[in-house]
Amino acid sequence: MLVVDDEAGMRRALQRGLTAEGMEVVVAADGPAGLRAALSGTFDVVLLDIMLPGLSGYRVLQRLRAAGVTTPVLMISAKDGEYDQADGLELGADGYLVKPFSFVVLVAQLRALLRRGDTASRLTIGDLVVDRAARAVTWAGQSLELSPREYALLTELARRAGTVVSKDELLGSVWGDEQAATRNAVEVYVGYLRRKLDAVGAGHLLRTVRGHGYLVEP
Amino acid sequence: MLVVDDEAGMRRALQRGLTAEGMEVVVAADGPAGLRAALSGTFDVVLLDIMLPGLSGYRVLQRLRAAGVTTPVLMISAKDGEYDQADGLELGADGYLVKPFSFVVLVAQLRALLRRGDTASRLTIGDLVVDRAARAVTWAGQSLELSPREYALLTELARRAGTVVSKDELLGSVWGDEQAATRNAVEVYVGYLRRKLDAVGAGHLLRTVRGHGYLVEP
DNA sequence: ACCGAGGCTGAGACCACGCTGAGAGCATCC
DNA sequence: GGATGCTCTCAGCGTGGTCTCAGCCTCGGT
Repeated sequence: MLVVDDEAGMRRALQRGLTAEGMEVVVAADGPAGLRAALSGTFDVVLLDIMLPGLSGYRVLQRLRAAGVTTPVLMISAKDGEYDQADGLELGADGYLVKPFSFVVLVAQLRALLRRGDTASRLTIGDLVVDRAARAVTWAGQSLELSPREYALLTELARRAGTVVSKDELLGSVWGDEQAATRNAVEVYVGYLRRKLDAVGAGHLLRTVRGHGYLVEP
Repeated sequence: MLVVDDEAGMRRALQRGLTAEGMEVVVAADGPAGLRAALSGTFDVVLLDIMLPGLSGYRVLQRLRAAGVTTPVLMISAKDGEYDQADGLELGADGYLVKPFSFVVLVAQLRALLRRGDTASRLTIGDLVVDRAARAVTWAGQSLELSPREYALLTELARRAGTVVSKDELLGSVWGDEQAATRNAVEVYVGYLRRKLDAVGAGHLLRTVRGHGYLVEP
């Protein structure tokens, strides 16, 4: 796991305590360093302080999600009231704690996040919410009825929001290795998706980048 | 056990007293924190105040049960009359105490709950109530006669309400590891369940998510 | 303005998925 | 020994999903 906190004492305490619980702990002392480490996507869970020099915890979380990193994130606020729960969850946090917190509660929450893994996580890009547990997609509250292929395609594009994904990459990640389908199939399904997105006023979400592929704006 | 109370003095007193009784105590100071801790499902019993900042004790209990967590819960009300016993029990509480209460009575109730364990737990999703102790299922008060397989299937789906469960997962968790049955058996039993649910007006409860599995709406 | 490549879309073939009725196999009860 | 209830398989059917094809549209370069 990754611990991002600017107080040296807290970092040391967490590192020692969590290591004793059998976890492998990496620490970062400010926002930019935390973001860089988290972007690698190699952590199972991130513990993120909100008050950070350089880049606030909110910003770190926001950029992390925009980059398509779905690692569970547990936020820590320095004092009661500072944390806006709605904001945090909107940005894709998976939980929060208020200092001072019980170490046992912290460990219990971390274990819960680790157990749940990636499967229960939600993906949020602006008004688009993909609930992977319920396999449900909503835009600004309105739900979308998607076929399995449409769902997989949208999820893959949303997961990599902000980056252009080529048709061949999509064939690989959505259609699988057998490569039974042609590139035109991707075009057809993007068409289906756009029709359904248009119906709820989200027509602009899925952009074509001519010659390169498709893009979901973050 | 988990203690959820917003008064720091009460938390300290309970923690000290119950630890002296040989229990392992974790505390939480508000509704959301209590809910998250309780959702981990690792506690044997939860002591839950009703007046809580962020999320009332009723709400915490409600969400806990909706998530399929069956940990016994003992409610605490700040003064007489505030607690609506019917409401609390309806939501799945296992007992309640009125402040100020005798510490000895508290310990006696906790021990009773701990002794009884998980067997008396109930599962509530909307109008659906699964009483695991009585092995009885009701919809809005009407009882359903289910065969053992039907009961196990519905219980598993209700326990994971809000998440799509695949046929293969159901074969594993309901039919067991021997995997003697085919996926079609799941379809057949979902059909049986739907027929019985339809008869009491709950036909919409069990949804098919084509290509993925089945889902009980939370 | 023209042209070609890339992208989009309507039509339709195909087939996998899910649902259902029938019935076999088995245990239990009278 | 028959009746009953439960479990599960099988085969058939309808529907919705997937994907290809062909033709049209759009964009960007010259």
